[in-house]
Amino acid sequence: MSSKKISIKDLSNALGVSVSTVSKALNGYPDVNPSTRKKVMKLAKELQYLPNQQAVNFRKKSSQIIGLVLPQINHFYFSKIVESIVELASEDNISVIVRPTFENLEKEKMALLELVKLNVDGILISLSDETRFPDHLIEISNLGIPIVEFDKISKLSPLDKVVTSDRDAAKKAVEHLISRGKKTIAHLRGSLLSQNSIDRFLGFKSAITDSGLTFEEELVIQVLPNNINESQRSFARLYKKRNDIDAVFAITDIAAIAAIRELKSQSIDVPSQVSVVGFSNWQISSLTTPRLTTIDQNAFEMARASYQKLSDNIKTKNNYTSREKETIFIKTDLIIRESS
Amino acid sequence: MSSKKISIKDLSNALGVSVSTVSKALNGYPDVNPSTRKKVMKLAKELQYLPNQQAVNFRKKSSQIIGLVLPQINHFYFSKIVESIVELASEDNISVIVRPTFENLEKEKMALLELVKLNVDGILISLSDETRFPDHLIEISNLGIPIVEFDKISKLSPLDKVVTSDRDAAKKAVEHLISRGKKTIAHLRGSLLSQNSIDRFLGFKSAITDSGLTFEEELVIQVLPNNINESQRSFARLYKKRNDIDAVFAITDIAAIAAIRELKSQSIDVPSQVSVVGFSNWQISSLTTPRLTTIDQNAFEMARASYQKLSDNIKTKNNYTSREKETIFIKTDLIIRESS
DNA sequence: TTGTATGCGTTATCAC
DNA sequence: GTGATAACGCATACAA
Repeated sequence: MSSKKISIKDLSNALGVSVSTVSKALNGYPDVNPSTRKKVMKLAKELQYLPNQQAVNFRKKSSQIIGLVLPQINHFYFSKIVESIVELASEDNISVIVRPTFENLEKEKMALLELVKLNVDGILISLSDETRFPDHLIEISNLGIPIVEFDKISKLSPLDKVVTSDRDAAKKAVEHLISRGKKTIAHLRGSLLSQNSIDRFLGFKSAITDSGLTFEEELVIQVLPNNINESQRSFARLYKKRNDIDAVFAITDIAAIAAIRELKSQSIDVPSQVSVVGFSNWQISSLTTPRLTTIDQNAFEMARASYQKLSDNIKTKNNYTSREKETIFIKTDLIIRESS
Repeated sequence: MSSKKISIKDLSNALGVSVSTVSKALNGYPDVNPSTRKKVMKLAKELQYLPNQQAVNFRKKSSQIIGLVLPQINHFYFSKIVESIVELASEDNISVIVRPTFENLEKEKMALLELVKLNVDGILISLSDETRFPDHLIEISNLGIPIVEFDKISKLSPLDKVVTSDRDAAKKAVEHLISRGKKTIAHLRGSLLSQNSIDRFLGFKSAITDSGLTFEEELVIQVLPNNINESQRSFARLYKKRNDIDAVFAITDIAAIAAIRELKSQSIDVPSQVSVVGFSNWQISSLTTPRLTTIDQNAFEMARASYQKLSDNIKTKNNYTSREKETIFIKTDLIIRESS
């Protein structure tokens, strides 16, 4: 028993009123006779009329859709971002189309192109690792499509941005280690090109120097932030050279867990002998033994601010291109657990 | 310098050919003069013409969009499903609109309604815990919109389904424990109403009885599968009563980790004294100490099969309502690590 | 080979 | 208070 979809026209025919009157009645226009309106509403309900949103959007030259482009979805932080943005948008009756780039620039460009073709009302993007120059973003902005960068941004684009205050966060984490009496603090950092990695390193460095400790180049090593085995090996090498290390500040929770694993294997106690602090507050960090001290990046707030900014841009679209762009910083929280 | 979006009409005007010719040229129709086509393509490229997909879809009565409704996004398994489906769909130039329900029936209904209004070509859904009766799904199916249930399904609906072979998986896990010489195996199960929980319990039970061990009601307790503290407390109570337990099969990795944590706190060695097997193969399970033996649910394969089924249904939409519906089972893998 | 006309479902304008 | 008509951008049946 497949009921067919019914349109305004069907209502109009059935009631003997014009299409335009039905439309007006449905949309609460004032210039329609109360009794007519009642009739229309009644039949619409009976026949389970659902407006064809596709047609509405087309007519109104809006899509009520925003695009969300990011490196990954199967990722504790990003999946929280996706979930939050989708939920916030749904409150405004906006749909979200998500496109992962898998850190690939070509995929990023493709995704943006698809979104533009779909006439999305706006775009939220977190850049891939491969993205050095933001030309493709600027093009889109020039098309008059509001776009906001978040989390992984480019310093080279004149666009609105929302970022984690990585530098402050890292500084806070390291100051915490120092307050625990630690003096020889190692840092497991990420790529030399990643802005997050750079900022966390800078925060580390300034915490060290600001507190009167001496910054030692040797105590900073580069790891693959999401590869536990590689991180463990790298840390093992460092610790072999410098077993006077009494604390570790790692760029991610995974890298921190890698360090803990290595220390455990050498029967070094965490935190009494070596303290470890991670970054991100992934779910894992509360499930390890010892539970990990880390920085919470406040994914929801990142999502909220980004969506809010985009939403504002969409609402004031007329003068979007000319408006001053801003960068918003999201505050982090130091979550002190057992590893420090 | 905000370039405006250009349409077929603009090309038509600029070239002095009709709109339909331009359209035909662009879409590779054979009945258009090669030189005309060349002209059109050239200008389209120069002016960076992008077809308005919204208009195309409207005209073609298709949306090239599918809906994906599921309990959560910020979840290791589901986020992998989302990522996989989005990626598979993008290869077919299909966009995906994701809607989390947060295990809430009302949200689930709302999400479906929005998707229907948007004229999505099809819907993939994993039900909320609150969903007992699938009437709202059947309604949609009756509207002629292809819909496929996956992972969390209802046995009461006459629709296509893709599910994890939970029962087999659980049996496999428990047989593994038995093969390790374990004889007093506890099971931490979930809700009595959840189909996953029921099937995993049944698999547990049949492994026990099939191998000649005696099934003891007392060794099966209910936990909140994603609450580590509650799970730990519940297991602690059980273990106090029955410290002859030599193995645990838990409904989730979290519950398994809870058990391990409790055992560790009592200085019971895992796995020599008590073996533990989880379920899901979340990222955490390879990061704990000891690393967790668990069942991998093969999220990608679940996504692939679900998308494939939906895609087939969309392509053969004409006789969708009448076609025989099927249930597809996704095979799992036992990942043996250090905890067993 | 090209162009004209029509319509997809809806909203908005402007007569009546 | 109501309805005829045009338009959104595109694809297509049909006429030229």
